[in-house]
Amino acid sequence: MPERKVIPLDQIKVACKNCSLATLCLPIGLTPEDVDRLDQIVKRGRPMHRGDQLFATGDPLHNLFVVKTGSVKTYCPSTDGGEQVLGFHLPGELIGLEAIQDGFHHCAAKVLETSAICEIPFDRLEELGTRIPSLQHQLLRLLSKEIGHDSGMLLLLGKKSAEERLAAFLLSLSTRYRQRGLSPTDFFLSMSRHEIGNYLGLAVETVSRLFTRFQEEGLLEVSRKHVQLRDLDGLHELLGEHEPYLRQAGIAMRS
Amino acid sequence: MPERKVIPLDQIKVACKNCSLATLCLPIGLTPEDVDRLDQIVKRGRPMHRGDQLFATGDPLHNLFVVKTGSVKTYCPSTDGGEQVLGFHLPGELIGLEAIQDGFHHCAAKVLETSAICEIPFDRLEELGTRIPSLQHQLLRLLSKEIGHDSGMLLLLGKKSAEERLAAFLLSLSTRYRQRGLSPTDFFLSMSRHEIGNYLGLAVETVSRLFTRFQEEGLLEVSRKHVQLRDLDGLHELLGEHEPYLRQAGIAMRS
DNA sequence: CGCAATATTGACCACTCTCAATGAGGGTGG
DNA sequence: CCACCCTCATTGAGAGTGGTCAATATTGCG
Repeated sequence: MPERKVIPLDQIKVACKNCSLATLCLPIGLTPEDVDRLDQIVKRGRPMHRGDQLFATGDPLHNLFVVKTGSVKTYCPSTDGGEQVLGFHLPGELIGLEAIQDGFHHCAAKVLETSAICEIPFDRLEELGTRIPSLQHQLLRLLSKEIGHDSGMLLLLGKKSAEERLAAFLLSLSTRYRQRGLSPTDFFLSMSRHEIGNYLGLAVETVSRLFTRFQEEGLLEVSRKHVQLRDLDGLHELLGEHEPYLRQAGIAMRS
Repeated sequence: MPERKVIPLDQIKVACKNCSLATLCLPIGLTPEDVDRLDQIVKRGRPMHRGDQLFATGDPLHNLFVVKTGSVKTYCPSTDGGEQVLGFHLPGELIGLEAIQDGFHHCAAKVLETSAICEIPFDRLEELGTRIPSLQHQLLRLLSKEIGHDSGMLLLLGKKSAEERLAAFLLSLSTRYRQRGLSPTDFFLSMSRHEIGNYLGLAVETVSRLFTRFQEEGLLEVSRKHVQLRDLDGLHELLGEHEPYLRQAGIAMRS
């Protein structure tokens, strides 16, 4: 691999003018020209509102999406009006990777609150990747990370109790908010109880009861969508012996 | 992208001397030289036996693995001796993609029966990818497919009853065997009931009871590890309204 | 202000887990 | 070759987690 003049890691954040680029560049070294080329293909999205759809099941893959602000859920709708929530996506996270396999989206994506979304034309990104090996590598890494995360979720749904699932979910949000410089203990849930339960394989009522119980136990305080985590260690303890695995899967990272 | 002389799809199977190459080449067009270069980096593995480990949690990523014959399970061990089975891998399937994210394996892989396994040094594969765009694309597709499959499993574990899970599991095996030219209705389970239950988030006893019930209902005949599916349509009906989604996720494809 | 959607809480019940015992194979060594 | 053991599979009985159904807040929005 040829030696290239690279931007030091701590300057990339500055060089990248938006979080789409940060997501793609952060762990790699890119030349200023490369960053510029990448910057050129990213489309800054207009603001979107609760319920707006990024893509539907079966749509051809045109863009990958990066959440700039706000939040997005991906889900797979079923014929009877039900759905399976596949994930919640916070600022900096990349959406649409599941569509690369055959060029069509296999799930749908909806904005949960007023959000800013960036679009990255996948064909141009891939073409750029052929010319920038480290970008290509980073793309593979992002896909691989998604696989690792999914494995953690499989563990959660396959082996964990309702209590453990909700604790893991809250800790996951906490970690991701912290990574983005937001409060890891005080945030608003942009998704409904129903969506949380759907995501975690639980009934709405169970989620609601658990919130109440967690509050009674002093683990957190919750009022509708506003959550304040009071005892992160206590929540971690609920995860049990699989906690290290969930941690590395990005589902419950400790500070 | 420069125009290249490519091998027609129906000849690739011939050009590819083993199934590792088939997995990587099948959907793409490669020049004879490219196939040859790819062929050169693949290491044909010696036969392995039940219990042999391909890699353990935390091992650095050196090779991706392709099952040539036999079967492999990937799982994440927990500190207390338990484990979560993440997947079963049949001939032609690629293993180790979860390690690309940071160069370390996040799960372990064990051979379930006497198997032949090919190894592909990942760094050389990736380097080859920088020179063969269509190979790079195929790599991305394989990762993406894995993500799609995991989504299907999340749906299965999050929303489905024990009955639906086992039906989906059996149909998944059926489909994959058929794709490899083996009988889709008559095969041997290389994994134990315990491993099946672990994978599906069920207790061993539940799996056993379901096998018995399916047999009583005429859906299949089972004797220890030998399974004969008698009513594929009946099994499909058990999946319910999410069946189309599971199908595209490669979890239960209809013939 | 009032309707609709969302959340909470309670009572009941069912699916599946756990515990326990039995049975069937498969391998090893006498 | 058989006896033994150990693992795996099957089957039954009881218990518990979490789902379902239903009623009642609470909130948001037109």
